[in-house]
Amino acid sequence: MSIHLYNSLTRKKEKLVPLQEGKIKMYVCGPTVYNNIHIGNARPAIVFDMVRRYLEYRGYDVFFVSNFTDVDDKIIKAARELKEEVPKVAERFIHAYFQDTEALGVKKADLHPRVTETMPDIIQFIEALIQKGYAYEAEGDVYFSTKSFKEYGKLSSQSIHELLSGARVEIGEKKQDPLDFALWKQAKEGEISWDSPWGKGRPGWHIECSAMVKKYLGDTIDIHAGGQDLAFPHHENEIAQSEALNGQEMAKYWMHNGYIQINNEKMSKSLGNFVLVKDIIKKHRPEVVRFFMLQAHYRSPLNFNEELLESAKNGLERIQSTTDNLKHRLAHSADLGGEKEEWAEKVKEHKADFIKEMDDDFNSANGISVLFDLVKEANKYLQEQQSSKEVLQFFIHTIRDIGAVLDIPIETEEEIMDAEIETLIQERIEARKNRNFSRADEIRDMLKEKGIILEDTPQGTRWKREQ
RNA sequence: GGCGGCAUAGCCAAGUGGUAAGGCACGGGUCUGCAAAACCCUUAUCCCCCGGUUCGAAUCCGGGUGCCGCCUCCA
Repeated sequence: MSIHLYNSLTRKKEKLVPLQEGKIKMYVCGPTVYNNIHIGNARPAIVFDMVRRYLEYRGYDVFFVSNFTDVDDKIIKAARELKEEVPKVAERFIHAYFQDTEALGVKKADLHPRVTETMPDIIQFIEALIQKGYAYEAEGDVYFSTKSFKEYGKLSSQSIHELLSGARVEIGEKKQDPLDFALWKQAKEGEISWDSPWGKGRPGWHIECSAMVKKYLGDTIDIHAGGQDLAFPHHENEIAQSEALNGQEMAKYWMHNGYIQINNEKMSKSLGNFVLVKDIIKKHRPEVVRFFMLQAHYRSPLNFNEELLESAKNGLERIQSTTDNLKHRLAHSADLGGEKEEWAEKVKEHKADFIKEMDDDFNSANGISVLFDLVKEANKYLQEQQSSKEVLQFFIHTIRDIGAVLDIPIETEEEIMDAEIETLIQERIEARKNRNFSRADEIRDMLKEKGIILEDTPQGTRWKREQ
């Protein structure tokens, strides 16, 4: 059994064969830090975090790098509007990025290099490209000559000819060719800048990733990932730069996540349908957002709205309440034995199914449906009169295991109940014993208003907090 | 104009040749003092439309229709 993944470069599912046995070098294009991230930015963060966790789960030693673009036109513009220095703006939104993604269960990368900290490498990279004849200086700017790289367009299957005839390509004044793109941009008056052989300026957008990949991961890496929209021109340009310089393939596998849409439209400022992560997680638990995203395959377009989040929440609660029920049963009933082998076998099968689904291009949607199937089996087991601690534990362990791979919390937090609530619950137990059901119901309603839900089970009354 | 994606039940969403997963919502039943949770049953004769290939297609091919995106440093 091995992992297969869809490679955007070949447009086929391919078997994952790492460059180095047991190791995966992975790079994900990170954000330009000029504002708070929106729900669309959250998708690559979440899905590639899932990919990373799954690879680790399958025993790979994953080295994961994701950059921050901390200087560029948009940040300069934002800084001007905020009347702040560029580094301060970048710093603030890097902090915000970590806050938002951490809430969404995204693990930090092994390295988060920044453009401003990679300047010497970027400059070296550009110099080398010029030396090799793939780039040229033009009045303080440096451009990559696309026609010098014969495979230009291979990722996005664009032909240079067609691109040239495209109506939207504009001819920059200093460019030799309309398809050439900037490696280095001369600083305008008063702009933040760095010294270079071509005068003061800053890097173009694409060069940073090429330089960082080379510096931290090497000339060829296993997986290069990012949003679908980055395929062209960003990734195409990265390939051109890196492969022109290194003379070898930049990445074996390219992965691109699908778009989040709002009512089947792209999010955009002009449509006013921007949903910021920090706003949505005020209203909905962040793990619900993560669970929602993982319920779709990462390459599919995914529609987003609050009702959909609400139904994801109900689904997640189903998993959580089953796990809580298993734990309650384990804690409050004796080991009664009963049939073991048959149930243990079912649990094992589900675990194997989960791996099978995830091995197939990280199909977390199917992975989660296997989890739901497992939950159903667990619930059936809980209906049995006799239960064995061993089997209960096996269920809990396996559900936790799968939950951990996807990083979705599959149990609610253990909470200390306060004295007042405890007294009320005790009083209700007494009332029920005495068949004083009106008092019992009264107490249940009272607690419900405080967000405490009571459930009477054969193993006693249990409570949980409303989510 | 070029490139690409999507179209499956009320909603969301898997499935890429063997006869429609899963979730949410809805209805009926069981359990319960009543609930809650859970379980069982029911819910797409059919996968945008029209042709074709095949013993057999949601799945492959051809042609349409609709929606979305990239070709603007937008994930």
